Amino acid sequence: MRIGELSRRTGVPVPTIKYYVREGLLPAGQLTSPNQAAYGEAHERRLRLIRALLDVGGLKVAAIAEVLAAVDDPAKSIHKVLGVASDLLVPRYPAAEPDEALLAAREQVDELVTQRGWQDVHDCPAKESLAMALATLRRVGHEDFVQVLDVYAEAAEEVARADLEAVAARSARSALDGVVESVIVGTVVGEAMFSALRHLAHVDRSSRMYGEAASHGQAAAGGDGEITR
Amino acid sequence: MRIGELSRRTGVPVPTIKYYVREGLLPAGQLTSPNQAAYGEAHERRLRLIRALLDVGGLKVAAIAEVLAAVDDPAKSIHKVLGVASDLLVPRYPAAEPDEALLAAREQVDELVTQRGWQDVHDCPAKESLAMALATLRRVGHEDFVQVLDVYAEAAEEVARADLEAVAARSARSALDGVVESVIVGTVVGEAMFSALRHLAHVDRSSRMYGEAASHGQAAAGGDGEITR
DNA sequence: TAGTATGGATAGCGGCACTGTCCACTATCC
DNA sequence: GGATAGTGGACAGTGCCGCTATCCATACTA
Repeated sequence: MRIGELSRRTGVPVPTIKYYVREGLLPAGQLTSPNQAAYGEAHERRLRLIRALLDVGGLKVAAIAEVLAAVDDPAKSIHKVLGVASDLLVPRYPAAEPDEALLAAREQVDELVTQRGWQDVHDCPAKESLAMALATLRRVGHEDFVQVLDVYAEAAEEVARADLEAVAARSARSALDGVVESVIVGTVVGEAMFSALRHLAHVDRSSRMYGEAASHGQAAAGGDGEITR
Repeated sequence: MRIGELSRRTGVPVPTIKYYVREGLLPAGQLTSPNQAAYGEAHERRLRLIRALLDVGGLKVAAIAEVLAAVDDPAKSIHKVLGVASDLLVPRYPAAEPDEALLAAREQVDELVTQRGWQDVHDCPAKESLAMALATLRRVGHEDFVQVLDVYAEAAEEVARADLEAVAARSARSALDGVVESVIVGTVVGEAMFSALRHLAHVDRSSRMYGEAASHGQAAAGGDGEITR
């Protein structure tokens, strides 16, 4: 297959494919002559994965390059890949000097971690990310929202269990290669899935709580009664 | 308070504040003379909220403007605001023409919705977002990952219940204004919190499953043994 | 009264994900 | 075998976005 067909099959424009190759996301095709190269199914697959990470996961091109390097690294454990995926997926804050809210939040996080008995989590960027979120609650004057933390943690544990079970199920019948990929896909797409489900559950629940007849329209069009519509 | 102090208190540079005012995120200060204006505590609060939505929520400036317009709209129900928040938070895909994977995914979503008995959810963009995620799984050859859907949905329901309870708790002792804000904050910051918690739970669980001694380093540095290190 | 801060307006910047153009060549169709 | 379309590779340009810099006339501040 040449680049044009690869483009047609995946819907990714040819110049974009070239760009991905330049950026190291996609290996170059097999050169058959100075200006002719052949692409295989692996390229197609990889290209779809790239688009998934880009569109659904919202990862940056540079981050995707790192993730894919980890996928292609022949010597890595699931545990390690999960760490890499976490590290690259978790938002990275530019590390200003910590204010009071952040300091308190960090303690809160450590407390939660020990209370939950979470292992091997000590230098995990997700901890800082969580602290950031908690600190933000404090800064905007909604610290009372932390009352949800336990429910969230419990739900997160169950989600994580399901995630790793899915990975294990795949590893039972697939090469390690596909397994590592499934960790990435599960982490990234799983997040999008959960986010959407949470929104749906919000709408459902608020519909039940605040009025059967309510509907939620499509933007801030503003200005009718309190609950009804 | 003048703009300089507002800047000092919030850590937001003066030109950036001016920019937010221009973009309609922040109301202008009370003019006391042609080139002198006074800002109050409300401005400070609002500014922190803007930074939260921007940094933690990753919202675009334009989307924040819409959200804040909804917050300031005196006639809106919690249910409505939640809808607006959902609509603006859920990733919006540029609507290419649906392929087979997306069509199948949409059906899957509808099935889930009826099975769960979710109400008032019919034209919710989160549905499309979920369908997108499921379609992506299919396209990258990981459709088996949908086995987690039920666990996810269950977890999402519990999270949503906790979210709305927190909002209700606040509404019991605060003006409606703060309540609407709490819906926004809860939706946005809650997502970041859950994401971080899921990552932590992943690391914990995979540590338990794949080796006590494992640790997960800080990036794709590549290349040691399978589980140990 | 000198120096700094302010509101308002407009132009510019840096990052990022592409996209367009050009070239010498190759594949393909008639 | 000649016209047409496609190709790999290089590099410049584009469009969006969240700021940031500069300027000006005016107003507080030491």
